[in-house]
Amino acid sequence: MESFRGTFTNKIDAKGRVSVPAKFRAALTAVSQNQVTVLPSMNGAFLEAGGPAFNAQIEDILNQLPPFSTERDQLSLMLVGNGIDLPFDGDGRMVLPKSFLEFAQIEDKVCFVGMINKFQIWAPAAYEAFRLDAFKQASKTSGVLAGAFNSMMGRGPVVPSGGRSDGEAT
Amino acid sequence: MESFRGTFTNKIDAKGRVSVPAKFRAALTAVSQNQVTVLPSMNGAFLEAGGPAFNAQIEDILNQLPPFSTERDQLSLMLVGNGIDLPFDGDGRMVLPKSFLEFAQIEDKVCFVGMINKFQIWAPAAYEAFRLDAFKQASKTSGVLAGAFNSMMGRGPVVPSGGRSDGEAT
DNA sequence: TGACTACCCATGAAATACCATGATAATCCA
DNA sequence: TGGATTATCATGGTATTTCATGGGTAGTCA
Repeated sequence: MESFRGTFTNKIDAKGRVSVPAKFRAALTAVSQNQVTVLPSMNGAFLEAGGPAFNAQIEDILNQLPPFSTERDQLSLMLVGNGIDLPFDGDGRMVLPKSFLEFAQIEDKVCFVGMINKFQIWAPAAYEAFRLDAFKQASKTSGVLAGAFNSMMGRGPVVPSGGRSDGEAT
Repeated sequence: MESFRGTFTNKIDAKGRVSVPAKFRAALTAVSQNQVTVLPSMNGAFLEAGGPAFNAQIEDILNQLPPFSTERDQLSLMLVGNGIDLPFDGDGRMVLPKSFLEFAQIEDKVCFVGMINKFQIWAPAAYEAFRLDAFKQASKTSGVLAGAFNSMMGRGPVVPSGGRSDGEAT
């Protein structure tokens, strides 16, 4: 099963192309064609993406509902109708639809966040806010983790100034 | 097995022809002749469509009911008797019967909505209304489902800040 | 005959495949 | 270990193909 790990920020060029991080790409091509399934999240202004394993999960969920029921159709719309299979070219770039960019408020850069079986696609600013919020929540929950979070959070910006994408905080 | 994903809005020309979205067409031709099964929905003013896998699902449903029962005959009428196999031409266009267009209140444009094993055909305005409703309802439905959904999508607010007005294919 | 159908071709725009480059990271060898 | 070499990768630009749409024309069935 494909496994996505790490955070990568890449640039969108004039034609709307973005490089899928090489590690994610490798995980995808190992199990399927050169394509990735992307859909707007139901939990916020970001995108969810993944390969066959992710799609299988979606199908499993939908199969819990009766065929031809309105309930199933509505959830199908959210998880499938609103999604899209995006192929990436020989250089590993895909083009996100404009509607997706607007949905996630993405402008010139996108943040790929690995989550094992899937990955999320964020506007860098929104992701940074999400990270900070996660930090606050985690601090409340567990003061023990604060030190670890501090050392991680203080290790530099998520968005690189230029050049190639930065890998997971090293 | 054919897999339909995404939303595409195409135009009906003066002769009543509509292009079946290329991706859907590819999924269909991969497993069958150049044709698609279409039938009026039992849940609203739209059409259901699909290929062999879709037909097989209909048969399965009917086979769960006793042969020669009134129940089965009625459902057969709805799912099979009202349906039609539509061929598409070399350019991938089909002609929807007038009765279907009236049923779905389709005028000059149609919306194709992929749902894995089938796809739906809507009048764009009606689809937009259905989509808004799905935003509101889908989270409730997904909440009722077993942990599978939450473990995949996480939990949190459902209403996204962004939105889409049309399909990603323009 | 008249509407409808099945092919045929044309076209502009959009999507996609192909090629080039610079910069960084990894590797190799002394 | 350190410097040089190679490979990887994101990114920019160009060429080619796909695709939706419009129109024409000959066959077909009532």
